[in-house]
Amino acid sequence: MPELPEVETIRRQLEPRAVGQTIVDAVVLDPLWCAPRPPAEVEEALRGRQITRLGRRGKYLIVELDDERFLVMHLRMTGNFLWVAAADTEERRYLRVRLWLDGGARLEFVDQRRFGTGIVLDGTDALDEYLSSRLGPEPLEPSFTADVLRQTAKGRKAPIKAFLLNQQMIAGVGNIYADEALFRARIHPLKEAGRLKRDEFARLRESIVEVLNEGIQSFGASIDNYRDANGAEGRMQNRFQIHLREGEPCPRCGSTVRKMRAAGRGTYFCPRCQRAPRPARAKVA
DNA sequence: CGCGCAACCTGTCTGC
DNA sequence: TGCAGACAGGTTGCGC
Repeated sequence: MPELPEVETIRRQLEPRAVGQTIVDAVVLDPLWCAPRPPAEVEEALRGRQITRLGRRGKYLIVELDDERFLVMHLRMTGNFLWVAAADTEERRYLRVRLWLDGGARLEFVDQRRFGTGIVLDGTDALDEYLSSRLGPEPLEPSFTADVLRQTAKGRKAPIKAFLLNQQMIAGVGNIYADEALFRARIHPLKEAGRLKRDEFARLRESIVEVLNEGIQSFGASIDNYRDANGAEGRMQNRFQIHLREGEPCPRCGSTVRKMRAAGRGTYFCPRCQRAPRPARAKVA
């Protein structure tokens, strides 16, 4: 669930409070979180370190430490990363990792499905290598232009929906925002990525930037598990135009919104606004 | 190399 | 009510 807007929301909320704090103790309760590295190794790397910066790349949250190391986390499907005040003694179910801070508060990684991960990387070279091997351009950077999108998609046969979900093509877009962006750009999810027209790439770039920014402004989308760093729900789910709206009228043309499977994921679209890639054509006699 | 799909893990919902 | 099966927002590895 957590896509770029959700991770950015958490980063922005934690930054003013966490930067400058020292991790006095770290406890990794679930070895799966940092596998194949043993919890003790990660705990030791974090203990005593000051947090100097909080960053984000795609859906990765990056905690910069004062010894040139980085804790790189991914929330995957159900991960939450919470700021917990000292007075809060609640024992959260699915707690995986706990970072005790010198100010008395703590950071808790909570994750029902246990897909979330954390890895400690040594130095900026290792960090850059880790991220750049996995991620394409940042869609909210000015360098993300329609032409970059077009060049990246050139020759690609995969459906545009699969293309958008591929983090090596564009970083940070997930199933929700892919649906929203394609709807707003009026592009069918199954259209071959390399076959989009210039104006479609232009609309798609605009739509991606628009929905991601809207997501950030709305503190992310809470469908099920997502909560921000304060444990609060986001509001972007109230602004969905197409996602999860099967059977409802399309907000643009009134046609009935449909659900299909694309790139192996539930995909919502308007059959009228997002025309099929190869409309069945009557044979010319 | 590109693409599709199963797998990772846990909980919830649907249909029989 | 019980239960098997499908499905859930992400990423990776494997087979073709």
